[in-house]
This record gives sequence, C-alpha cells and structure tokens, in this order.
Amino acid sequence: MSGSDDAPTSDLAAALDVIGARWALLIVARLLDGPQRYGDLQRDLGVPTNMLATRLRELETAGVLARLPLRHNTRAYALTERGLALRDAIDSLARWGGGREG
Amino acid sequence: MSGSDDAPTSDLAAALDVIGARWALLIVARLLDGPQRYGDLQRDLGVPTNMLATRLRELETAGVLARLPLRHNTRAYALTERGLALRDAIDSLARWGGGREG
DNA sequence: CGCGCCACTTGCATTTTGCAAGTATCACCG
DNA sequence: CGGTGATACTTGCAAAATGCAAGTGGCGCG
Repeated sequence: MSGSDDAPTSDLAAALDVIGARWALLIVARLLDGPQRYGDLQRDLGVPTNMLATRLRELETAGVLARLPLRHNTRAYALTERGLALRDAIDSLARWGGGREG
Repeated sequence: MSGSDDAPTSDLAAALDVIGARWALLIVARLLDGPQRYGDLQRDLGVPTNMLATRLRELETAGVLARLPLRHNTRAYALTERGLALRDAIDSLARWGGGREG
C-alpha cells in the first residue's frame, strides 16, 4: 500500500464530469447551507428552470444530492455525504474567486 | 470589522466565471506541473485545438497564466501567481473526484 | 526553394444553454 | 364541486458554446 500519491489529472476530470456543468457547483454550494426547495434555488441563483431541473436530476443520479418529500407537491433537495464532501473544494474555489487566496 | 466571514456565493460565481468553462481547470492543473507548450497541452489533455487557443487567450486575459516566448515559433504557457493559487482548489476537487474525500 | 514542425485560425455540424410559455397536482376557499 | 393560487416541473425554439477537420503562416534545415 503506497501511502502518499498525488492525484492524477483523470481524478480532476472525474470530478468535473459530475460538477463541471454550468450551475452544478453553485447549486451544491447553495445546498451547503441546508436543504432547499426548487423555487428557493431558482430565485436565489437565478438559474433557468429547465437547467435547474436537469442539474438536480443529474446530481441526484450522481449521488451528490437526494430528494426529500415534504408535503403534497413540495419537496426539498439535500446533499448526501458525497455532496457534503465538496465543501472544502467549494470553499477553496470561493476564496480564490474572492481575492484572498487560500 | 468582522474577522471571520464565510465567502458568499458570488465569490464562487466569480471563480467559475474565470475557470468554469470547459477545459479551463484541466489546463491550469496541467500547468501546475510546470510550463508547457501548446502541443504538449493538446496531446496530454486531448482538448480540441480551437478550444485550447480560446481558453489560453481567456486565461491569459484573466491573469491566470502568461506566455513565455522560447524560440522563433515556439512558446510556453506558465501560471502566474494567481494561477498558482488555484492549487489548493484543484487538489481538493481532484481528491473528491478520486474517491477519498478531502 | 521545398519540407516539416509549430502555433494557431476558419468553416461548419453538434451539443448545451437560455427564455418563455405550458402542464400537472394538490390545498384552500366558497 | 368548481375556481384560484402555489409548487414543481416540461416543452418548443433561439442563441451560444463546443467539437471536428482542414487550412494558414512563420521559420529552421537540407
């Protein structure tokens, strides 16, 4: 068992395959604050409704988030463990985008 | 003056504005290994040549990388300080994509 | 002077994204 | 029971991004 290996480019490619599409990472970031409903995500992010539906379907399939039925025609989207594991990456990226490098 | 604030979503959006386009982060990741020439990037990543040209132009404009003239019709692309600051984010993302969450 | 290497550009097909309007379901009010 | 509003989407079509393949231009070398 090798102890310390650095991650090859294909690992990054694998990550981008899941969260590299437009809006995907922003949706996950919003969900880090806790479960949100469809309409909340739409209004908060300004993402087109068809894109939001598509992304939520893809991210659910990828095991990043899950649907929680709330009431009759109301449900919430919440990150799975795999989704929550993106917090560090999102944090780093946000710090970089904000100016003070981290 | 608040000492510890968490980065708002718009910071992430700003980051994605720069490195959110297809291939952009993979190009930067490849450049973390040191300066590379156009043909090297193309062959290593399998990125279409017109996309590579477009991304390199955008990333240069954004201050992420710079062109170094080597010889007559040969030049290398190298990360700037701002580009190098992406290492942590890329690392996190690659670890996530690789399976062992970090 | 012609050949090949290198860094691109150009033209066009395909895919993704965005906008706007429509559909489906159910609670609530009367 | 029927109308209204809220919620979560779907659908049709236009615009933009992406990808493929072939072409362009500079220069060293023989």
